[in-house]
Amino acid sequence: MKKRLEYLLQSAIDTLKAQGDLAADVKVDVMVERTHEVRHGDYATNLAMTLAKAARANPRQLAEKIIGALPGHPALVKTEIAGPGFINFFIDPKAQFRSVRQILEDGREFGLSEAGAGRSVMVEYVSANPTGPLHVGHGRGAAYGSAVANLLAAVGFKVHREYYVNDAGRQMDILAASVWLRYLEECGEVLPFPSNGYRGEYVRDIAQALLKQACSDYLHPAAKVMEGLPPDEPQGGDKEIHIDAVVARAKGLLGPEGYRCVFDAGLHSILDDIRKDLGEFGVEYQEWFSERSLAESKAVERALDTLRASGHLYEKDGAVWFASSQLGDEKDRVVVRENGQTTYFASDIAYHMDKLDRGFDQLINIWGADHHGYIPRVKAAIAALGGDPSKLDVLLVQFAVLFRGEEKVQMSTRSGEFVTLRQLRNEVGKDAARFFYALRKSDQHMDFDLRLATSKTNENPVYYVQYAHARICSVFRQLDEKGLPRDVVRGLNHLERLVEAHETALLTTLSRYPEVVESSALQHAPHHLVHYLRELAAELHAYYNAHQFLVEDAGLRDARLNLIAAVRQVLLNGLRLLDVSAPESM
RNA sequence: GCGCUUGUAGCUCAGUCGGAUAGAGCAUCGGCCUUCUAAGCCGAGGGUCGCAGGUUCGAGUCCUGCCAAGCGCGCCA
Repeated sequence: MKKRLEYLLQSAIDTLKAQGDLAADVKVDVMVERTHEVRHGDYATNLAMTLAKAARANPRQLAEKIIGALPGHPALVKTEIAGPGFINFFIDPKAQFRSVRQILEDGREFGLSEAGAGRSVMVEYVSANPTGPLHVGHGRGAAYGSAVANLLAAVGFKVHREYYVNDAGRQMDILAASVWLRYLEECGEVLPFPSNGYRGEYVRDIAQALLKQACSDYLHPAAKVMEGLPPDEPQGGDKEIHIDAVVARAKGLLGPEGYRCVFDAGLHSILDDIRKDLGEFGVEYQEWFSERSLAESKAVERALDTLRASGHLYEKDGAVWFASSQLGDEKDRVVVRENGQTTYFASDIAYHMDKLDRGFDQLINIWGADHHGYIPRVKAAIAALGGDPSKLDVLLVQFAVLFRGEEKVQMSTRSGEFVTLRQLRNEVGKDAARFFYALRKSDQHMDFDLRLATSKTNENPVYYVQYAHARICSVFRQLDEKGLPRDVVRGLNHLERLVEAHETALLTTLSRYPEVVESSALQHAPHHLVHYLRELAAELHAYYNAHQFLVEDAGLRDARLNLIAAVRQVLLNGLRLLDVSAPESM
């Protein structure tokens, strides 16, 4: 209906232009929106006000001309000029019944659209370093990315979900060294653990598994391991220098093959865990893309060659730099270090070249907000590679600050003191976690109160929406228990009997659902959908309390049952996009 | 110091492309279970939209300055 009105208005504008009431070259952006108040009708446009200046006319007079030129439409029963020049549209209430019919007919398909027109979009999200289990910060990115991907798919985009596995680089080396040291401890060696190593209990688990599988293949005496290492921080040294030396020692003593085995033991174990964790959280990927493979396939080299050929690289201080500052970045960035190793950024350039080569129409990266400073250099890289930087949308997710009631929960990955996503799921369940994360605008700071999310009370918003669904299911169970028949067609034929205020409110809200899905998707804002679902649930609860559904009058009863069946369907469809379950009883 | 983000009710947050009297949940207070699930409903109170200017028919929304908070400013990832 909204689009229909926009079309009608556009045609009215064309008429005015033809009549000379409006200059032909005036650019017109027709906007129709839902009204906030019943007395303003169902839809409104500010068109007359926006055009008043160009038409050199009083907005209200212009509004009259627009209405005069407006083609008729059967569902449009009244137009009105209000306030400074709004045109309000009143829709025949019967037109709202169409939604119920449509919802019951379309079922799970209701709300899907073709706004994306089959354009392909890659959504890369979570992409946490496989150096330990996912924590609650990653959970927000997972819930958000997954919902955005679902929404985009629902409005007709071809969505490819991808996880970039940072299986290369210094942090992974530190993990490998940490695994090896714990392994040596399991073998009975006594040696100090680096202050900068990964201290989590999971590292011991990996070491134990490694010992079981490889026995003493990687055993070296502690004295040999520690010999000549620079001191660690507690001994007055530098923890970074120390840990790098430990890594080098591991590589030296184990040899390339042995080191790779220890390294992979850590990588595979953690990656499997992450994969399982996300799977249980309802987060799936089409591809897990390995950073290491970019180096191994020479893709990094090729990317750098491309940049060099187009004159975007230069050498300085023994390193190779990418002149990103010429393309909007703050400063130039190193891609090959003095020691000959490529940087993480070099891999990322290759990764984005690969994404471009795969031909996606649009790229979406979902990152932690602490990486925002990284955006200009990646866009610069895309431009330098000959791509279009506007194809890339980086959506930032703020880390949630965890609370237990009033108390802030401290977290640190290195020390192993953090709340994992798995712990969160075990405590509050997948549904509450998914819903809670989706509740807030993603780039906004968020207080995540574990006590609130764990509470099984009405403070917890997810139950409110689920309860609405369960209540409707319960009504249908009651219908069966009472042995009453249900006739969907009879209900459809009696829809015009739904005249109560609660009923017309629900009809309007139901008809909004496809618009909400579309705007949530295009704005990458699942929280709009969440708020809509809460509103729909609230109206259902109010209706439930105000009116009896299982009434004697079969026509009215069936009409009401059709209405709440439609509500149930929309709740289910919306919750599915968020990967939150819709229980039939609670 | 520079850059990015944020500042809305006691608390947590919505507010679409600048639109009509700024909303919701929680908390507080007062009501509603003989009736399809009270994990619910009905009602009440609660606001200098950080501050000050500007743009215009109209600003929580756009611009400038200031104040405050968070993050980022590696040959880490």
